[in-house]
Amino acid sequence: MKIEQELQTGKFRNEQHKASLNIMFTAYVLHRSVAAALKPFGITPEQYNVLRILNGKRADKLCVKDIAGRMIERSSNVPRILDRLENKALVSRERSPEDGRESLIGITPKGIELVENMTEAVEKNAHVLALTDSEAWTLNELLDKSRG
Amino acid sequence: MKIEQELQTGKFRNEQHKASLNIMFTAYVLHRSVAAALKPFGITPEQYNVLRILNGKRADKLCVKDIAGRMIERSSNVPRILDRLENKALVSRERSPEDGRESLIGITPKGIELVENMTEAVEKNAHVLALTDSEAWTLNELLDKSRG
DNA sequence: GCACAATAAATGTATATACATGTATGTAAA
DNA sequence: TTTACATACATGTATATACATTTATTGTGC
Repeated sequence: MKIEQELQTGKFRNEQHKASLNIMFTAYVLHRSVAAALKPFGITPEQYNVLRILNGKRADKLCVKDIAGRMIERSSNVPRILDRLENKALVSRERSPEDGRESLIGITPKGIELVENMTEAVEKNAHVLALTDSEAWTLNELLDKSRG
Repeated sequence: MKIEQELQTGKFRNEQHKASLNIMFTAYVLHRSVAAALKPFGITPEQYNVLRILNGKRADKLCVKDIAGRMIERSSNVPRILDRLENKALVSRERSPEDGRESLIGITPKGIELVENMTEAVEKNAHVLALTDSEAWTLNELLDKSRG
């Protein structure tokens, strides 16, 4: 469905403004889709992203700012997301011996197992962009360029 | 900057997956930019969207679900956003005489003035996609198609 | 007319973001 | 060495989203 129909309006200042709303709306749809795929696991997309980042760096433990730098939302919320994951025994947290200000975060075996199951569910159930490889490539180019 | 650099990773399942993360990251950047432009007014992007929708339909009052249907996030949060706008005397809310379940929402003169000032600030200060008209058009086509 | 389902909105709870602030630790300059 | 500043993280508050539930009203079938 076209963005005009989705937002029930045709009032866009220009093609760029329309594209801005289109990006935000499409992001919302994607987020909803991932959230739905993760719901049976009781994990939010943000918590899943943290687990995926930790799983991808299983060898070396990461500190909070390393995780934040790899997330879509560079929020100050990572400590609280880690609180919830720690409560579920999916991650471990310890003080860094080299720098006492840093926390070293690792994924637990339970976390690894869960993240693998969740990734399977997301790949199977979440919305995949209905684009050819070539279209997706063009989209990536345009988005990278759009951020200026 | 390319999305690989932004998220400090090259691990994408495919070009579509990469584009999904790219869309969500770009949406986040745009949202931040609008939020920053609105900050001096003490209004959030979501509150601004509601005001813009009401301002665009100044003639006929809208009910809550009309507003929700025009928003990017079709959340159940509209009543609470309206609470905040009503507290600031930017919108009015009354029971519909035709259907007692509905609220009729209108924008106040104070709201109209504010939304016009804010629109000016957003157009001046918020990030505009660094794309040509033709590129923005292609981006819109790809996004519309991507949602399937 | 009345019981029951559907609809519109509001509300409660958990989690997330934004921003300001607090606390501990590290680093560098006086 | 002591003071000042910076860094990393944690925390508090306001606002937002997701989802379930509640309340009020409307519409429908009997």
